[in-house]
Amino acid sequence: MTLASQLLTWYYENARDLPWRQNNDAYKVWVSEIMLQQTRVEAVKNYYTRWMERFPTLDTLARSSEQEVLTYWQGLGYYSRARNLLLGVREVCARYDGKVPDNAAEILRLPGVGEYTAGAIASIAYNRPVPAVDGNVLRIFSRLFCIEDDITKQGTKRKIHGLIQNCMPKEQPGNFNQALMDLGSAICIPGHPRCSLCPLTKYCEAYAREVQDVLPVRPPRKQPLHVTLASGIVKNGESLLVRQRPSTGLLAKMWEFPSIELEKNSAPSAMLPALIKADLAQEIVLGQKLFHCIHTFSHRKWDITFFDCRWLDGGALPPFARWLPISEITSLPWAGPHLKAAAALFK
DNA sequence: AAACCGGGGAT
DNA sequence: ATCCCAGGTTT
Repeated sequence: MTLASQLLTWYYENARDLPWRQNNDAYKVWVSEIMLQQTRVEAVKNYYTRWMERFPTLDTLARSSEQEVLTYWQGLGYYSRARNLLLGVREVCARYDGKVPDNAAEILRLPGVGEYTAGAIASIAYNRPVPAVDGNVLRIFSRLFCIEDDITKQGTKRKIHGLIQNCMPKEQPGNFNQALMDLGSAICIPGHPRCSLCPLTKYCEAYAREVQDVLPVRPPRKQPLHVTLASGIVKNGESLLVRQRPSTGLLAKMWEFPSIELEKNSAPSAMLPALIKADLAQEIVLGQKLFHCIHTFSHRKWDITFFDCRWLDGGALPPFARWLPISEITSLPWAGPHLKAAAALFK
């Protein structure tokens, strides 16, 4: 009995029933793999189903607008994933006649596709025997071979990639890779793995040495930078003043209420009207606080307060801003904290 | 190699 | 309060 056959036997009995496992269509595998990057299965399920109802084929997606695509990604995070996926399917239409290339090397060249995703698509959709090294796989193999190197280092990933090539079956490479995901999700979990349920304990060096709880090794994360912001809710009739964020950087191209980062100890009372006047050519008077929230990103923590603003007068808006009817709030892709405020204030 | 890029569920 | 998730791109 090999490690692979042991794992596959376990998988036949324990594979999760997931929406993107109904077939191995390359477009569907692609979408699911991009959505799943740094994102939990439970969070992806509903997004994936809604996505496939709206963009059922690669061609449908390729002909859709970036703004609509971002709206369907709203809330999933890492929005460059959606923009790159759109660029990717358009490239497949232009260069590959609308058919996803059937090998990892060509898939790897598509925007938003790295080593892991190329391996996942090639193995699951096209039965190519290539590894797909994600966080689950790094964790499982660091334990199987008792690897104490920092798993975030490139060299460690290369080492594990090589180990997988040695135990990867020629048949069912897609099931093998997906079995590792399910094992990592249900059994070989971070912290205290459920070794009593694991089909691979007889191959596991960490289990033999009883060090599974301290593997894998990775450096501690840096704490997010704290930023204070003020934002203005400007209402003109039944419309709200909104603007689109720049095309690069945090929450690129997402929409928000006009806002500014505050210097330490500065009052928003003067800053916010001045900003709205300078950037958006609107005259407002600052009112009371309407909503406050703290929103933590991976590398930044926003402390943002939304102020009621009385609209007095104004000229034409710049192209990146508009008056948005309250009834159309959900038709735009929003910066997360601003959607929280909109939902609380205009429900 | 290190920094950037979101959001939330589990512990 | 901390961890970390079916990672990729940019600097």
